[in-house]
Amino acid sequence: VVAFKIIVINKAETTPLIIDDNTDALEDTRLKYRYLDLRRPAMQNYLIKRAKIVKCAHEYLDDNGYIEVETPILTLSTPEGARDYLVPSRIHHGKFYALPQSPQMFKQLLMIAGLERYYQIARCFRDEDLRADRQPDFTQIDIEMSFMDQEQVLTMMEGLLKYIFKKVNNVDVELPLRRMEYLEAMSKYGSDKPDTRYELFLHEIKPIVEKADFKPFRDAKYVKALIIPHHAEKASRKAIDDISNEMKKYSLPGIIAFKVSNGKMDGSLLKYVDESIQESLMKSLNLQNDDLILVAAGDVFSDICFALGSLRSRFAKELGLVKPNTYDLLWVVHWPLFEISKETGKITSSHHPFTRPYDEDLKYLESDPLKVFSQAYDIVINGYEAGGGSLRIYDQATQKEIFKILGFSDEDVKRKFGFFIDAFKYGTPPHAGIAFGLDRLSMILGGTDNIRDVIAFPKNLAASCPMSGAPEIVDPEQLDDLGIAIKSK
RNA sequence: GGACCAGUGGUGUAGCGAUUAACAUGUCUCCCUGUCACGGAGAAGAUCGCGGGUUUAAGUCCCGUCUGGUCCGCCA
Repeated sequence: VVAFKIIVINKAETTPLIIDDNTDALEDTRLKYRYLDLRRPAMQNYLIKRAKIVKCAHEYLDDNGYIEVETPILTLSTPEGARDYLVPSRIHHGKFYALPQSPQMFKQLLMIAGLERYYQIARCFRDEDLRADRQPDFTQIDIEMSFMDQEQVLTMMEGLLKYIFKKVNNVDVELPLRRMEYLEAMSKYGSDKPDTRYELFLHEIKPIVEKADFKPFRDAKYVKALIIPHHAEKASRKAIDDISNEMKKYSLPGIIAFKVSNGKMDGSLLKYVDESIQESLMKSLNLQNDDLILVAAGDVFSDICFALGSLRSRFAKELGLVKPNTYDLLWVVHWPLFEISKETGKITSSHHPFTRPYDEDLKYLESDPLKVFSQAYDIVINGYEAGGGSLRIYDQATQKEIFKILGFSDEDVKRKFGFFIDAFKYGTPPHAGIAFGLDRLSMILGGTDNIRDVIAFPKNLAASCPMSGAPEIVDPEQLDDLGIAIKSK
């Protein structure tokens, strides 16, 4: 190329960050100058992949007869679940819209309307604390369909995933995907979104150790062990103390650690454990020299599982057990319908109040609701919950009963869900649905563990936008219009 | 609401009790060059987030605070 003339189209100042794929600018700086950060090819690739995923969803769902429908952004506040973002109404003094946490009720109403197959690339909003994989303002590939049972839904949806993985990353996903029950995921992997790329399992050892004259073993309802192979030598006293300390997060007093050396168990607390018990532990856990055994004991099943589950993933990373460049997809199925809120002690839906219980469990609905399992399913990829859904309740009576169990008064139900319950009167087909987290799928396929990387203009952990400065105070006139006054804190 | 980690030139890091506060990159000037992450010579640029304390002496230790991140709670 021979240039005859050079014209400066626009002058550029020195950029506050280095525009290069290998930039190591702090995220804070990158977010402040996001428009410069997005000049980097690596960042553009995330957005390109994201767009491809959306395109695939359109293609696959269109081809299978799904109709894209938009549902309102200004909608009704829902009493359960995440905190709503509220939008004051100027016309209706003192009243508020809410931004949707999900188009849940609308998509079910579309089933009643007879659309049979719906989808939407849906913006959702939840006013809860943020995480590396959680933004307050996010996108779901939201799907609902009529006249399908769980197996048909899963088959249809894993077809979509296969299509996306092939088109976006040229990865062949083998179908059908594995189905794992919630209880297995929890007790074996210590997570309801197990990372199945590596083996390293939790073991229930309560039956083996309950005879030991050691209070945690004797009295705790659950005693679980995680074996870290060939790690006893490397685990210093300080490292164990650190782990123990971390267990407080899961409301456990600490961790009990044993080692194996010279073919025998070793550890200061073993004086409380008979040799015969030690031997049967050695045998049933198939312990080898230099193994590190971490034991958690307690009465709350989920605490014990999550505690050891966090150690499981931590050691897997540390020891390089995670297979690189693999995508492990599975369905987690058979979830409990309810759970007890730790904070309030009240019963809440584990999924949402529209989830259909298994027919054979309906008999426990009143007497022992925690025994009721639901026809819900999560898609888990490499330890991420990439989506979830359920078969829905489609008869008015069951839906009303669920609301009752959740503690909504008749008046609450009428005001918050009246329109929804009413609709059930007019003939509701059996229906089911799912929502895939577009942001999470983009992370997984893009190969990043930070959700902000795949969102053009994300919020930081404090839920503000370092670039625009949102949220901000507004003019007093705007507040006046809305009849709102700000109370000082 | 809680725990932990970090905050040093424009950018990213090192320094962890007494150094002219180091390095890389960027910026500016000059030299060289058929470019493609050239190369060479030189220059400017940080009082180490903020406040207080300990000490003869503090980026370096302690306390508080702010900001950012990771996690727990929370996320139907």
